[in-house]
Amino acid sequence: MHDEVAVKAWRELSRQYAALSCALESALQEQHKLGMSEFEVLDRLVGAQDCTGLRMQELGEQIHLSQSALSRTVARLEKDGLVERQLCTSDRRGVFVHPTDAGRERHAAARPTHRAVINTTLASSQ
Amino acid sequence: MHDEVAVKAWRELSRQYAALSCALESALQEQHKLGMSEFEVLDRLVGAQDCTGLRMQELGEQIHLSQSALSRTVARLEKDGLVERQLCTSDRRGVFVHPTDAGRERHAAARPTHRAVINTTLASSQ
DNA sequence: GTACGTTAGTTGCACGTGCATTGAATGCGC
DNA sequence: GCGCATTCAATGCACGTGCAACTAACGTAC
Repeated sequence: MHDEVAVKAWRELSRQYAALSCALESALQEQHKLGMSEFEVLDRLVGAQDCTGLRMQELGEQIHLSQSALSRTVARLEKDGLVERQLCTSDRRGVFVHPTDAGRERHAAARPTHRAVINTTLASSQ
Repeated sequence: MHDEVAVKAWRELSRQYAALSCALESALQEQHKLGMSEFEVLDRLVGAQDCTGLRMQELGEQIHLSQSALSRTVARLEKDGLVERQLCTSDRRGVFVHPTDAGRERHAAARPTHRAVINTTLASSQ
């Protein structure tokens, strides 16, 4: 049936996501003391060329995380000195987040791990 | 670069998983008082024709959940009267889990929702 | 100006998950 | 028989997440 094809697709999606997210989580944590969500945030921040950083809202659009989870993830990164929060002057409700030098270094160190894990896990799991 | 193709694949995988798991979770919870993991367990149990049920270990192979998470998921299902645990007589370390009549009913009610959410979400997200 | 609805981000809380440990049962070597 | 490593499942604990409530700032209407 049509339904069963879709269910198989869902299970396959689920399997791949579990394998990859689990591998990423442990590799990043073990080798770079970074959680997967934290790396994702850093990755977007460094990827965005804009030196003023990104607003929380923009981050939220790119990363699939609830607003509260994102807020705490950024708080953890800030506590570790990897990002800084800056009040947005034009709209004082907004918060700009930008990586520190330490954050850029940590990201640069972690990125090869991230890429490698994705490549090998995706290759071996299909 | 090759890496960036893989990263895009990962982000796409991540996006689809988030959309679908989130939709499933809320639909199942709202309409049938079932978490996604709980439905998955029920689905496997009902799907397995063997009347004696499945061992925890077999469930663990099919569902991507840590052993402890699976143990607690089954505990929740048991508390709600949807499954029963039975000591395995041949290997008394093992535990057989099988659905109760109420479990079968709940599963039968929830399955159409599950299938529908998968179909519509997968269709609209690619 | 004031009042009201909306938007941005943070926080209290409950919950599900993973890791590590524990307890019990098994199988193997002797 | 007696140990000893292994396997299965349950539990203590810490942590990340989502939901709902909250605070602060903005925009609009009056």
